[in-house]
Amino acid sequence: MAKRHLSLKDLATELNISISTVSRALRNHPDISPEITKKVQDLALAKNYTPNPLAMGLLKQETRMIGVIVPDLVTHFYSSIISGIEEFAKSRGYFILLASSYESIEREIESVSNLLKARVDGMIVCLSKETDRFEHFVRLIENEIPLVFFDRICLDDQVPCVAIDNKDAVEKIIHHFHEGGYQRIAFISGPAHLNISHDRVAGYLSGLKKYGLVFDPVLLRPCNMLIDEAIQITDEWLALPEPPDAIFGINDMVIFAVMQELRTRGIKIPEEIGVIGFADEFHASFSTPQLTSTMHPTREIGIKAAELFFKKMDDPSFSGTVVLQTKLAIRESSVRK
Amino acid sequence: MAKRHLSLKDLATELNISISTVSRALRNHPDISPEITKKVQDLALAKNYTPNPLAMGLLKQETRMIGVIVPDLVTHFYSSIISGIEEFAKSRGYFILLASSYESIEREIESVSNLLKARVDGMIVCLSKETDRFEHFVRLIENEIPLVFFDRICLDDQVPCVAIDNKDAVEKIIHHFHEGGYQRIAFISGPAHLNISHDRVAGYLSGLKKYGLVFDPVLLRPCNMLIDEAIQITDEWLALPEPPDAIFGINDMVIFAVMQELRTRGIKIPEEIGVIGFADEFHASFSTPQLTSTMHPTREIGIKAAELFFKKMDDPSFSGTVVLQTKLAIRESSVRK
DNA sequence: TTGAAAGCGCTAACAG
DNA sequence: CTGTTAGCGCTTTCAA
Repeated sequence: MAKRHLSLKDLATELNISISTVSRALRNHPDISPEITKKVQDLALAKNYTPNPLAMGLLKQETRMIGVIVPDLVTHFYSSIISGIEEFAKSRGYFILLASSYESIEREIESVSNLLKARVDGMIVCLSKETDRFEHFVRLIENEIPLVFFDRICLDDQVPCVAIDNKDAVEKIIHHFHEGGYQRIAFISGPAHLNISHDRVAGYLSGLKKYGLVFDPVLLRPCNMLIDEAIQITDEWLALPEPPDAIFGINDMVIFAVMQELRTRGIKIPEEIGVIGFADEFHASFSTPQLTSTMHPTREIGIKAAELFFKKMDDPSFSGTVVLQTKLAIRESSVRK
Repeated sequence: MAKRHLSLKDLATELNISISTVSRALRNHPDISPEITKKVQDLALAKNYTPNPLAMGLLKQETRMIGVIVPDLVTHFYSSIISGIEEFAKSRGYFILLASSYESIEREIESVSNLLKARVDGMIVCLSKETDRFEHFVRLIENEIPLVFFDRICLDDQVPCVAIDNKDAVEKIIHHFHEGGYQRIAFISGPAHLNISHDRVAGYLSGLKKYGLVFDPVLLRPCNMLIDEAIQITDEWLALPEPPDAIFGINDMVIFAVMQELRTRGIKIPEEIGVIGFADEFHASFSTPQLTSTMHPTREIGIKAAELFFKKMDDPSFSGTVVLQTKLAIRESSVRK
């Protein structure tokens, strides 16, 4: 903080009045005479006074900081959501304290603890891919610390959540593949304990059924969202007597790995195998072929999460999941000419 | 902050000793008897006591928070650097307060002001593309608030900076193009007032000279880093009697736009026109053709910036620019078969 | 209409 | 070795 910032005391001394008068004048307290009020406010403005949030925080028992935990900072999906959260939070005079779990439950637990030490007023969290137990969050709930989950969610009976309509998103994918004449649609899913995995698997099953396609268990594979795994799975599928003619994956990482592998093997997309991802605009448009993908309303997710956070602050009993719709952006990778 | 966190007073009351004894015991003050020290520490551990940073901050006049301002949150380049800063800061018990300038000088100024209001201990900043005056930073310097710039830098005689070797990076590009037999190398640069622009232009000129290539002013164009502009410039170049046979750009945005435009027109990369970007691993490897590009040591930039920040905290007179080297990752887009 | 005093949680100088 | 007190910057009774 360096050179001491201006304090109420400084203003009071300069004007030869008491600190409490200055305090009141600054907040337009009706008790204070108009002249003094003006004098104080003018000086404060001229000297560029801003209240010390530490002092306020100590007094009010709040920091006006929201802890945000994401699996990583570098994926566009998360940074875009963060951007949305930040925007909304700023409009309410709150700051964001950012932490990354690096997809590890240990570091997620550590982050919760760190943010607690920093005395954030609450947290907005997307679970790490490893997170399959929730005591660290239950503790927050017990202590009535406002909490909101987005995308990868849990405990949604007590915690406000923002999720996309995962089932519907996958049904849209199946529908689109089906319309294009693809028959054997393969799905690289995520860790089984994540809601995004099982909701999408549900959509996969219901989608196949809906469009009269056969479910072949071989074509549904969970994975830990690693590039090597995705390549491995692709290889195994291609070695099948009846390989898939369409593949979609749980995120862009996975699906770009699939595309690269197909390309290495000289397999034509979308002629031989159609491909669809859960990716973002930027990545999807610059790949070749351009990738058909489920577009997340990322900024909206962030804004909504922040909105729910403030609702939860106002009403501790508030919970419930807001479901946002996705859009399937159809590009080259799934459309045979 | 919800349900009041545990305070020293709570511990003191429970143990029937004074607050200051508890305070001292917790910090292993030699004056305190081993028994009491142990008793206090055990209780603190059991009850999960953590000191209130607001109280500490008020007392010590520090928040242990570093304000970080970047042009945007969603570009991999910045989020990766942020990740590096965060890691180093965390290891020293500091938090990051993130702000985005959205490439606007107005919002940059606003962010500086907001972070100041939040009483950050200092700032680490990458200038917005519009920033061509620096009073808002000069004010920080005058108030002895530690400041570090990275990538897009200024005031480097007073402020520690981290930059890449821009001139060398471009010379490497020219060298590589030259080796591949490319003759008319075009460069889409950035706003003239940014160091990254003029340093790279310097490298462009010296590189051409070094490898005996002719400098044609038509082939050097500044731009405001917008997609449409890049496309426009590409179009104009292609309409030239002697169009370029190689193009490189100031960032990935720009160069992907160029690639898309060339592709739309059916121009073959790298056969007809070679292309090189300043991009990141992820984007560059998944484009088709895979993009040759200058790799920034992003994480290292972040870590180094944080390191310099703490140096500056210790020594207010410290300044000087750390220059990091880049690597040209040669991929398909610049290598004729 | 204004000022004095207490207290948010903590440390440090000063007493005992 | 331990306790009391003052003070970081602020708001809020309570007095005047």
